[in-house]
Amino acid sequence: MVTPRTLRTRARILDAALDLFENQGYDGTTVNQIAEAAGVTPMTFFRHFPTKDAVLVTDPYDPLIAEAVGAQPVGLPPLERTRLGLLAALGEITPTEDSTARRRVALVATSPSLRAAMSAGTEATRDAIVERLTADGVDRLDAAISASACLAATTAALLAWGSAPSDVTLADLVRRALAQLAPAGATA
Amino acid sequence: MVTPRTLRTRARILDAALDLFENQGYDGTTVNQIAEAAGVTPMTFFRHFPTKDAVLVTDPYDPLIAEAVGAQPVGLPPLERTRLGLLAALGEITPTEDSTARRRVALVATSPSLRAAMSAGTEATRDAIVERLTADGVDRLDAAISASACLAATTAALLAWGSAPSDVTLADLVRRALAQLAPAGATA
DNA sequence: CGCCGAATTGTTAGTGGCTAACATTAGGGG
DNA sequence: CCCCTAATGTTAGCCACTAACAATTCGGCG
Repeated sequence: MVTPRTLRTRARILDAALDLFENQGYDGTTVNQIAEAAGVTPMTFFRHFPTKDAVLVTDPYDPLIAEAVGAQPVGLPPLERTRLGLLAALGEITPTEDSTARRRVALVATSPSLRAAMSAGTEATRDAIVERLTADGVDRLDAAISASACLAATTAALLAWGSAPSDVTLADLVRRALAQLAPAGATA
Repeated sequence: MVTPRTLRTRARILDAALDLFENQGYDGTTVNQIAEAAGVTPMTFFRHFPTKDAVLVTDPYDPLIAEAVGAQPVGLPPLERTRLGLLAALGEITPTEDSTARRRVALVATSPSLRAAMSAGTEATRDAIVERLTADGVDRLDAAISASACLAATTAALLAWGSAPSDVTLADLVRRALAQLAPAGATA
């Protein structure tokens, strides 16, 4: 049941949080401050966001990515399958970019605790990929290695994007990152 | 000044912590419980370990690794330099393995919060590598991508080692992990 | 062997993230 | 426009972690 009221409150909290984070830093901002700025109780904050970092860190793309990886030719080595899968998924994700995406990424890059939260989120994506690969008979460790390496490269690109000139697109950086993992430095 | 007393207390806390973590899980154990089991005040715990997770997560190898990466031929692409550097460093690190290493790794693998702490530690290693590579003129983003990917693969191997049969060595797994990042699936 | 002083530990009080249980309010569908 | 339910508030509390100051212990020195 998604009532309009819920959406309004959530948006108020989110706005207040982004403002405060940008003005006084993530670690320098308390949940109480966010709640007060949003005209709300701290308790209400946690009803809308399970943790403080959830305001900035979300990734709902796991199934999409796992599917894209699975769609690559089964004969390829797992690293290559994962790499091509991520590149394919990129096309479907980037358009969805909402306007605050860059602000959020830039903020995540500033705080170790936030990057830790993001890396926790990435684990879920990695696990989704690993499940998909092992389903095709790939060894579990090999799958974990491939997925971890590709996602780490992608994450590096993502963080760089946060502070890149505004004409640089995320897709460009991710392509560049994954190109480095291509076999024998292929230009693909 | 490393007095014997300090070492004893530290060892008592460490033993108590490992026992409790293994018996009731990391997240199911409070610092107070550890302190009590070690016959010490919670405050004293934090004087010996800056955080709860510091009992399990440490990596003093950053300079060694960065140096090993720098020692690889400058002409190679950054990914390959990093990869070979890590393999070289592996030889000097593994012997140091103390007996609790495997227990610790196995514990880290069990808790998301611990893996997050480890990933924060890995960032320091990554930064050390990036500094070393950029010093040789490598583009910063390229360096970050290479270091992130190689370290992620290594971490995957490390975590797998925690629950691997006892005749499997860490070095074996890491070599296998980094082999996947080798150009054109070379056997080296 | 005992004493002195520095290093280690304890005490107290507090902050911030986060949760549980229960009471209260408010908004929108009928 | 009223009522019912979803949303919010209230209170109390746990846990990781920190600061400032007081109390100890212990090891090296005479």
